[in-house]
Amino acid sequence: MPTRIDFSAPESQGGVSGLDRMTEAKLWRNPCPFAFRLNYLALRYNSVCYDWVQQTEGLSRIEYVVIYSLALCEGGQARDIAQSSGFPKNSLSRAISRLEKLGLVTRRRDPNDGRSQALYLTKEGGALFRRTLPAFELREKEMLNGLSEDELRSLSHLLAKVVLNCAPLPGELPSEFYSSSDKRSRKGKRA
Amino acid sequence: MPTRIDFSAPESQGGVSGLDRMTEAKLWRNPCPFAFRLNYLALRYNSVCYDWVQQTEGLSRIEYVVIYSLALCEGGQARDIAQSSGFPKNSLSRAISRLEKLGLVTRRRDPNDGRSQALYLTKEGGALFRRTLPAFELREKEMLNGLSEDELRSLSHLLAKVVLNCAPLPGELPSEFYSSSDKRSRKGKRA
DNA sequence: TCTGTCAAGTTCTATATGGAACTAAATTTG
DNA sequence: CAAATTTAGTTCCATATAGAACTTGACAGA
Repeated sequence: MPTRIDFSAPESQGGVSGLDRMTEAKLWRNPCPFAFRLNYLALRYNSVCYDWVQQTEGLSRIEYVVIYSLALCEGGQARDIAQSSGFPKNSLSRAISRLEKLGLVTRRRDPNDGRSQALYLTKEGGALFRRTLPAFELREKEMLNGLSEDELRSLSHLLAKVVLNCAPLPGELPSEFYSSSDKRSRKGKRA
Repeated sequence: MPTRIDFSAPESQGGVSGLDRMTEAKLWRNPCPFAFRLNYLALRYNSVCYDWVQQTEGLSRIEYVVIYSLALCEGGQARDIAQSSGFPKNSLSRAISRLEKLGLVTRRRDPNDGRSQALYLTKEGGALFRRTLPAFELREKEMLNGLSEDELRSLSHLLAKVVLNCAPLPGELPSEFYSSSDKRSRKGKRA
């Protein structure tokens, strides 16, 4: 049984927050409290936002990720989106095809490298991004509501630090963690 | 084009971190920097850990989530796992069935409520949890490596604060964000 | 300049996934 | 206390998803 107590547990315990027993346990009595909080928050953000774009624009999560990625980084390639989002390249290929059909994205072959193609938002793609972004911003704001300016700065800084620290980390656990009989066909996957 | 600059952008810019251009943009020039960092980190954690349990124990992510949840909260119900993890209940039903067949989990009907059933790890289920946990802990440790004790405490505290703040938030955006023609069949979904 | 290796994208396909409808039990209401 | 509503969990099934194999192009070495 895991019993390492999270050092930042609240003074008063036991359902104080209106959360159910299990969520409470995962928050305060979790040997991996960081991972849980991360996943919980990502979930609370993503499900609301991506359900909403699905509803209002008819785009799937991955399709919207393509739009968003290109809005932030014009001329990026499918590969870049795969790397920065974790979606597999075949799913991205499909998403990009649909977006192209919908007239939201265009491709431009790289004259120097016949394999790769730079992707751009069309006028309509850009417009879609501009009219949907506020919802995403609002959700983020909602979630961060209780924090002071200082706390926001600090959180942002710390998360960035962890991202930079973890960017070069291997995509595997050390080999001691694999039993010798394992197949080890470790390939890219998504969260 | 989004141009709100993240206040905690690093002094020196431009590929300094060895990240690709797009990831760089998503980190430092993102109108929703918090959401991106969350998702990025969750991905880096989950893919490694869950690939590994798949390899070494033959359990899918959701199956392992059941094990983990019960280890932290003995006697919890499928509903609790759904709420705290975000997985849909039918997927959980399937996962629990398989774990029961594998002899890792047992169910006990609630005598006071014929609908619900309390779930428990078997001896084998507990053993599996104990032998797999270290990998999850290690991964979390790896990711947080660069942080000082103070920073860790602070990050943990801030994330917990956001979780508590966002637990009561609605699972939808305000209605202004939905066009009148939308069907609004908003149901539970996963990240 | 041929050969092998690697990289970017696409296609094919088996399967995992999750929505919807359903069952059965509990709870609420009038 | 019957009818209506809600809740926990299961079943069914259409489809989204991602692995594997493939295509095309770049590039390295001899």
